[in-house]
Amino acid sequence: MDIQNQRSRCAISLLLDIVGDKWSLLILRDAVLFNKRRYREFLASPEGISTNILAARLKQLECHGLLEKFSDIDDGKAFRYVPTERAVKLIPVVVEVVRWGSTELDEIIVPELITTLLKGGTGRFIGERIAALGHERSSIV
Amino acid sequence: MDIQNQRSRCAISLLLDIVGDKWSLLILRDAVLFNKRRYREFLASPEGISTNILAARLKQLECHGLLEKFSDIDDGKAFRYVPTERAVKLIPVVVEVVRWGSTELDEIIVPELITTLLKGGTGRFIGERIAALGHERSSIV
DNA sequence: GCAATGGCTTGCAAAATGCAAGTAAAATAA
DNA sequence: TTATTTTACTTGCATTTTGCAAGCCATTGC
Repeated sequence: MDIQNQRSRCAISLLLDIVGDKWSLLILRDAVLFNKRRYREFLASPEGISTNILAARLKQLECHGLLEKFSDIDDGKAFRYVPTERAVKLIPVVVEVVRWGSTELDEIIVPELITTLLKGGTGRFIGERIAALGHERSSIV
Repeated sequence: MDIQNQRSRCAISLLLDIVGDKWSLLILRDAVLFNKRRYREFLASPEGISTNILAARLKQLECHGLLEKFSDIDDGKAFRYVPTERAVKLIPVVVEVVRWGSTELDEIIVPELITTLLKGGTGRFIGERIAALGHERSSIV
């Protein structure tokens, strides 16, 4: 995002300039919380994103430094979309969204992982995820 | 949002079904943090929303129980859009967005109010805002 | 070599967005 | 008491984004 395309210097506005659509944050949820890495995996989420939109969003998230694209060592025709540290640091935002949803909306499904984070805080989990990313990247490159 | 229009029962997806566009969350920011109430005030935000989109979003947020519309006692031709308790409870989400933005993006503007919330937590502030809403509503109706 | 797999791209219709102009009702000024 | 201003919109239309279906291309397994 170059500065002249930003609507303002407000953090909310800037995050919305990056992930302010119906799909980007769901892709990041899948990558950051549920360790999805492959195109097929993102496509398989229950919300049902279509192929062209997924491709566009992956490119955009890569472009904004929230995902990195690697060739998969184990499968030469596949790729891995790995969240960056910057993406992992969005976990508190996601957790607060779920906290809000779990009290304000009906019949929300809250995965056990998030229940744990709601109770115990996100600090340790984020640290572990960032460390794991380091290993993941070095084994790929 | 009726259940058949929901993409999934995930809280993130549901919040995005409600505020997953470039404008809704900015309107809520203005209402909940900066106490904006009037159409003109929302229109005046630095991001520059256009009149038809603002009208549509206000209607949608009212419809989802995040804003309530009242006639202004002091000015019969004007209205007041007042955030609901449910909207005020989104403050932790907004605060975590700003926390992320302030470390991950360059040259973010963080209002002093939010700096205070980042340091001291949101609990007390939310309580005060909800109490204030009670007074605001009873003085209107 | 040939089908299967994985990751896309393309075409096109439908919906959302953005800009400018216009409208309507209430308050204020002449 | 008519005219003007203020406030909150609505309308029309061009542009952009989204969504669905189909097709394409490189790699792998046989």
